[in-house]
Amino acid sequence: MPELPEVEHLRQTLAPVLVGAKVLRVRLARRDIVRPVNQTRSTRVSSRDLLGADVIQRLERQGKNLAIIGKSGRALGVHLGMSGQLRFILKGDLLDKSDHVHCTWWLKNSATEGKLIFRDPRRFGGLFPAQSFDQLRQQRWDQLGPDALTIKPPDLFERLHQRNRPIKAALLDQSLIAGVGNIYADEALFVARIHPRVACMRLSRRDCERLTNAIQRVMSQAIGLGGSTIRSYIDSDGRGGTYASKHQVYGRKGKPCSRCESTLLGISVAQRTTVFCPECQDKGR
DNA sequence: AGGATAGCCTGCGGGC
DNA sequence: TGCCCGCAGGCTATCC
Repeated sequence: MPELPEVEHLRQTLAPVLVGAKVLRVRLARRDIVRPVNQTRSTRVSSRDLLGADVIQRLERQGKNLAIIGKSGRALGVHLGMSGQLRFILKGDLLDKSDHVHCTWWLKNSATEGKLIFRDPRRFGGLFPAQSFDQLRQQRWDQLGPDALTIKPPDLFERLHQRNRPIKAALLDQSLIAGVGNIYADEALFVARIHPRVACMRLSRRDCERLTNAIQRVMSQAIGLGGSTIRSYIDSDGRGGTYASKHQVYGRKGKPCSRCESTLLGISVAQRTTVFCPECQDKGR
């Protein structure tokens, strides 16, 4: 669920309550959602690893990854996987769903007091403690391609033009471009009028420009609407995003194309469900 | 290089 | 109502 727009919306809504807050206490309910950044399997997770007693300085994002950075210099990477949520609960408020809460941070700043919770039923997500933001970047974020929101068309072209794989598969590859998941890949390809199975090497510079613009347009719009809520995605306040109502292809297999009324087709590309318009998205070009 | 497959998990909706 | 099945937004490892 959470792709770049959902994570960015989360970063934007979380920042006002988190930045400047002191971490009074941390409770880790499930040890196994903490994954070491380096390969050394540390047996113990200290409160300090999870920013205990720290003051939150800022939040960073690259692709679908979030980092919470403390004034001490420590950083905590957060990945939401498929079903992860970060919620902020004001003191006195009740959490509607309290199952699968794996980590809780009690926070206090000058204006508010409350707790941040990490919930993740499927546990594909995780927390990644690091000594510093630099370390987190080196160990994890450096393997990501440029962020989808800011990548430049010539950069995308350079990354794609020698490859023979389908464009959809490339868009989902986080080491090529970071932040695009199944929903926004389909939406962007539709907007750019590119067939999901076209080999990357057949895309011209102009195609890459259209595609970059489409990705960024679709994602910016989604961020403004709080992202796409399909099943379970909710933001830090527990609200779902409304971008799903704007989806033109994702989840609309068999329905008419919004541009030409042709029936949208569902296929599988790189083992992922893919929906596209056979008329508007031409494989020949 | 990149395809295919399996695995990590739970929740939900559809069909019976 | 309840059970079984397939499917889901991510990512990794392994084999070919």
